[in-house]
Parts: sequence; structure tokens; C-alpha cells
Amino acid sequence: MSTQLKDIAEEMHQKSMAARDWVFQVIRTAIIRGVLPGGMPLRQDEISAQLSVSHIPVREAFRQLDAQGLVRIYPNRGAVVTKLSKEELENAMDTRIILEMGVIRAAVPRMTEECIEKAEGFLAQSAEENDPNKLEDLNLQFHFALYEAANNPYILQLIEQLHANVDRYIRPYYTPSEAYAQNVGEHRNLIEACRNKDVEYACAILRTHLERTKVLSLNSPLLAV
Amino acid sequence: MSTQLKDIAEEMHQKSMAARDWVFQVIRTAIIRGVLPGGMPLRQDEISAQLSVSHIPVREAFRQLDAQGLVRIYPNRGAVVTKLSKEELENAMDTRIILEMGVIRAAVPRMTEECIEKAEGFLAQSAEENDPNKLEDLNLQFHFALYEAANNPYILQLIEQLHANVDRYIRPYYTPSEAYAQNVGEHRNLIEACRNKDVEYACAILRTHLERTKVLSLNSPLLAV
DNA sequence: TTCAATCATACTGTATAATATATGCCGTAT
DNA sequence: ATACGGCATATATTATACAGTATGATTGAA
Repeated sequence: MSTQLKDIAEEMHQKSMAARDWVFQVIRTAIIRGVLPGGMPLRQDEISAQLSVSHIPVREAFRQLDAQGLVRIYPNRGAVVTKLSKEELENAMDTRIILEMGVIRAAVPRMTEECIEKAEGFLAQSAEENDPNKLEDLNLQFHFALYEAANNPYILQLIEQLHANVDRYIRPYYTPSEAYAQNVGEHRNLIEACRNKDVEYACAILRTHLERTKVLSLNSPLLAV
Repeated sequence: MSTQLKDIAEEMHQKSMAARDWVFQVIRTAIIRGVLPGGMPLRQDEISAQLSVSHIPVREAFRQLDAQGLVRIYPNRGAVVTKLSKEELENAMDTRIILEMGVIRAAVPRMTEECIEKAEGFLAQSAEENDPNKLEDLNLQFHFALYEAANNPYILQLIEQLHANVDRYIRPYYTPSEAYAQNVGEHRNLIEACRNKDVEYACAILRTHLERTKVLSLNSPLLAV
């Protein structure tokens, strides 16, 4: 685990970034990718030693991670990587469906050809990609390219945050498979509906897509008992 | 301002609570109530002196407040109470509408008589209350009593967080007035729709209610230019 | 007036220490 | 055997002091 965390640390090492933000991003990425598994205790001294910072920025990073639901801080006992129960994941996915259905409804009427072509670009890239991490990123970028037309940064940020919480349980399915192929087909249909400004059809496709993703994710072995 | 912040500090000082959580709640309440107005810089030394803690828990509280959108941290410059622009408030209110419409749709079919009576209780209390702060709390409790039937704590927490962000701009209207009387009427209708398990009617009432609140809030003089 | 150097202020992070709390162990009492 | 209360240890939490640094304002000269 130690070496993997440091790898991510190297990868995240941008210039002119405050230590706390850097620590935050390193841990966040590690959690999303599953490098730090759900239920794992994060000891501040250990993290601060591994990342060569003091425990102060680590505490602040924990605090922000807690606010975003990626870790949970137990008072006087430290931070633990969040491990969702089946009910909690179901709640999160239901919330995600509500948000994404709401945003697509607002987005379709305002969709420009530029948006659509951007989304098509990500879809094309994902056809040539095999790395599951990259595939998941491309999937997210595809959806967000469409959602951006809604012109509501606030809700996009909520969706992104929600995505970070459930990604771990979906990621295993983002690999060449029957389920994945079905995803690609749905994405193509979604683009066509957007291009035709067919709000109801776009909503129907997206709902089917998200409901299927929800069912898949609920079978994840990573869920808490 | 100093004295008022200390008043809230006293009020919040209940059971043994970690300093950071205490600081967080004090500042959060002060912001929601408008005691700390939008745009006001929060200097960590000043806050820590006023609340008799060191700057460490204050920084952590700032971090959490930032994650919840109540303050914005400018790197190396400190925290400033968030002041929404008209566009940002509109985005937040649109998001709120999407979330609350989604949750009421899930809640109505599962609504028990117990839920409804609980909501009616809050409604009755608000008829005898004049303090705007208390009225706003009762309003929130009324809505949440109904939403709880959806059995989705995750989305409730999102709605609560969103509410904390927009409350300031709505609070001025929670005072005996024509607009407020209209609110009460809408609330009564909403309860009847819930009792009849009339999902579509409940959604329609709530949408009207929220859209009206949105329009009202957009007239707030507290908005950023 | 304009631009650049300087300065003051406050944030950011480190190091260290003191305090508080949780947990497990052990012994005693019921 | 179980329950309760101390005790030791590990860790979190906070305080304090201090060094480093970014930012905005000010100053002063061209």
C-alpha cells in the first residue's frame, strides 16, 4: 500500500499547490481507485510520514474528505475510508439518478452541436482505451460534456462528488465485457436523442442506463456486509 | 459582531464536543443567520481569540465550511463568507428543486400517517411563532418530516446542505406577510395531497412552492452584484 | 501617471509538547 | 461466569512557538 500511495503522490505532484490540497488529492485518488480500500483506517502520523508533511495538513485533508463522504472521522479515533452498505449505495445511486435526470432534462434543450461533438470525441476515445481507470474517466467526461449544457456548475459539482463516492463499486465493470458493450450502445443512443432535442427519449435512455448501473453496482463484492 | 458570535457560541455549547466541531457549528450558524454577512473575511487569529481556541481547530472548521459552500478559502488569503451571485443562487435553487422534487416523488407512496401528523405538528407550531429564526427552522422541519418517508438519508443531507447555502436569501421573507401566508396555504395543500397519496398533485404543489421561493430569493438585497 | 521595489499582514506549515480519549488487559467482586 | 473498575498503551486532539511564504498595499522614482 505504501508504495502505491507514493506513486499517486508523484503523479499528483503539480507545482504551486498547498500541501493540504496535495494531500487531499492524493488520498482522494487513492480511495477512488480502490488503492485505499473501504474500511481501512488512515492514521495521520503514518500518512504524514509517507507524504513527508506534518500532521496538520493531513488533518485538514481528512476533514475535507469527510465532508465529501470519502472518509469518515470518528472523534478521537481517527479517519476510516468509507465503506458503503448496500442500503447506502442504493441511496447514493438513487440520488445520482435524480440529479442526473434533472440535469439532462435541463441540458437537452440547450445542447449545442459543439457539446455533442465533444461528447462523441470522448466516446470515440473510449473505444480505443483498455485501462479501466482511463475508461472510467472517459465515461465521466462523456456524461459531463452533455450535462454542461444545463449551465449549472453547482449541480455538476454535486454529481461529480457523488460519482467519487460510488465509482469504486462500478469500476470493476468498466472492462471489456457484455455489460460494457451495452453501455457503449446506450451512449450512442443518448447522443442521437440529444441531437434530435428529444428530451423525453434522452431521459428514458439515461434512466435505463443509470438503473442498470445501479443494479450492477449493488452486486459489488466491495460492499459492506 | 464580536458579541453576537459569542452569543451563538454560548448557545451551541451543549455536551462535550470537540473544539473543531464546536467552532464549525458556531460559524455555520452565524453565517446561516446572517450574523456573519456574505463577503466578510474570517481571520483565523481573530476567530480563535474570540472563541478561545488555537488556530488549528479554526482552520479545520474553515475547511469543512468551504467543502459545504458556506465559506470560500482563497489560498494564502484566508476564508471569506460566501456571497452568491444571482446566477449562483439560481443554480442552487434549481438544484434544490430537482432534489426536492425527486425526494417527494419517492416519499409520497411510502408516507405514513405518523409522518404526516409530525409535519402537521410543525405547521401548527409555526402558526404561533413569530421569531423568524424559529420559523425558518420549523419550515425546514416540516419539509423534512415529509421527505423522511423517502428513506434516503443521503439525499436529505444534500438538501439540508443546500438549504444552509440559500437560507440567508430567503429568511427575510419568513415574517408575517402576504408571501408568508401563501406559504402556509401551500403547506396545507401539500399535506392533503400526501394524505391522499396523490403523487402528481403533491409534486405540482411543491414545484409551485419552490419556484415561488426561488423568485422571491432572487430579489434578495443580499445577493452579490 | 505608471511601474517596480519594498513592506506589512496574514496565511501556511513544522516541530514539539501537553492533554484527552479509546481500547485492551487484568484483576477483583458479585 | 460475568460484570465492573482501574491501569497501560496508542492515538487523536489541541496548544504554543516559530519559520517560511504569498498577497495586497504602499512607497518612491522615472
